[in-house]
Amino acid sequence: MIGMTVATLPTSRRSASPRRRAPQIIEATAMVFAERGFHGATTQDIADVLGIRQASLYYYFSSKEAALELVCLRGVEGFFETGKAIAARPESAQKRLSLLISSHLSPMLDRGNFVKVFLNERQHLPAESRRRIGRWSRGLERIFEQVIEEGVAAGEFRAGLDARLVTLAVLGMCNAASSWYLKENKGVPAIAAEFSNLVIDGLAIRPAKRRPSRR
Amino acid sequence: MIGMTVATLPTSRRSASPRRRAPQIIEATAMVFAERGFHGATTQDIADVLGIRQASLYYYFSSKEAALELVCLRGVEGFFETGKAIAARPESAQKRLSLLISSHLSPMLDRGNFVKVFLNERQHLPAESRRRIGRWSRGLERIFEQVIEEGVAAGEFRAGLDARLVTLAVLGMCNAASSWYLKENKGVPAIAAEFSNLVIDGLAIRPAKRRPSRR
DNA sequence: GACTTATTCTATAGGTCGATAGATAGAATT
DNA sequence: AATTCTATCTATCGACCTATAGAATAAGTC
Repeated sequence: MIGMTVATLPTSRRSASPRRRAPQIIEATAMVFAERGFHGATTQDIADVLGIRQASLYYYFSSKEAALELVCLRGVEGFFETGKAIAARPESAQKRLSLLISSHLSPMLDRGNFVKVFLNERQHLPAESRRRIGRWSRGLERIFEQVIEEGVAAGEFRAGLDARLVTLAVLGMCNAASSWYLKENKGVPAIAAEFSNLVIDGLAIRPAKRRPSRR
Repeated sequence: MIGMTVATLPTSRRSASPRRRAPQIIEATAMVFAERGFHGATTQDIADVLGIRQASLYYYFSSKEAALELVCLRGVEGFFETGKAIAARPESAQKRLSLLISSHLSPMLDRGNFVKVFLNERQHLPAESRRRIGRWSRGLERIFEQVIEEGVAAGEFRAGLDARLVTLAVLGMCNAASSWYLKENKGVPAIAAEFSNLVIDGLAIRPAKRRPSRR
């Protein structure tokens, strides 16, 4: 039944697309949730940003929790797929980890509020969607972990390191950026470069440093 | 006036100390705030944990916000002082940074909920106490930053690194531990060791590694 | 045992917020 | 022009939550 309508899609019948302002509404929602937290924010706050009445929001989402789910979805989408693609590349573990860090940071630029809400407010999602979204999250962790383990196996990274802890360290480092990205005046590439250097090379000066880039 | 009572402390007059259960009440409050967030938690939730009535809590704090402030205070207290003491030691920047990381992680053990609430919920404090607590926070950041800069000046750390970004990276890494410390089964010393290694030495194997310890 | 202080209780006021129902204005379609 | 669809509005209900007031009980103290 529902599938049929996809084939018989009546896109032609009406040129005026329904819910044209949906992106704008969800953007404002993300902003307000990012600023005050899910429970700290009221639907009135969101409406105020948009200049409409509180009740009008319910034309765009069926409940406040549903709105949170929409925001969180846009906060995670892409991370897993991009990460998987990077991990599968035929390059060194060092290079791939750098790319993972960089790609993990880049959504800060245009989806900072969505990412922030996902990171801080996903705990307040209804049980079902929280588990669904949690799966993606854990999938991404596993990608980092695996690349690190491969780096150890390939002799690029220190043997004996705890890949799980390193993963949590790197992700914690990157995710924290969502909380200070707007205040600090650093570009994403600069952050990514500094973080990569820190993780790959550390702070200490190497006795005989081999420049890995510039092939 | 207030100072006088300290000298004339009437501890002897009454053996029953007032607010004996205060520590227990604040502990339960921290637990509930850590679990559900400040606005997501109700005073009823806290009372349920303690097995008392919701209104009885107001014998121990004057408002929900005041309770948050109490929890946050115990979540930050000590960090700044300990950090300052470590930074002033006459040891290498490497060693001091390792100690800073370690001491920053150790409160996770016995005050995990307080730290977590401070990190995640301090934004909901009333303006005045938020600023006061924010000062300590920024003070601690400056301590990390300074040790890193001293490390660069002393030739221990890479020249040209962005001390501010490295500080944010290290703190983000450490603070994230508050969100996974209970789930993961790692001891604080193991976490501190892995994080120190990561920051000081990085992941990459050194061509000619000098073992810094074991004098 | 009377008195005092500490702690918890009952009851409820007062306010806020999410959500629903139905009306309306305007745009697009026929 | 009549009709249908989109988007927003007005009005309001009921639930929940913080905080207060004052009574009641428990735990010493003299």
